[in-house]
Amino acid sequence: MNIYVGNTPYSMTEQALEDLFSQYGEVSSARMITDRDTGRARGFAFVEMPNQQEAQAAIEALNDKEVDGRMLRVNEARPREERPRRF
DNA sequence: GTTGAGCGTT
Repeated sequence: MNIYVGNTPYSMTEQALEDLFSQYGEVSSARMITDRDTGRARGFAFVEMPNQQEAQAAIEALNDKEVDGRMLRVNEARPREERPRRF
């Protein structure tokens, strides 16, 4: 299952993310999203968990979790959207 | 600071 993690503190790393989620189940990948052009953090991330019930448990456990003063937004991710090409 | 990319084409 794909999981979206929004409102992540800029201080959060992929490793921290994976570590967090793996407490609730198997994590197949964890990715912090950075701006493709600037390389800066965008303030959100995605985590993939192969086991759906573990994923649900992680979502419930980590949604609205306060990290570094910010309340994480955790829910099932939407599929990636096609974006307009750059000129 | 809230939904990822590629693209030297998908």
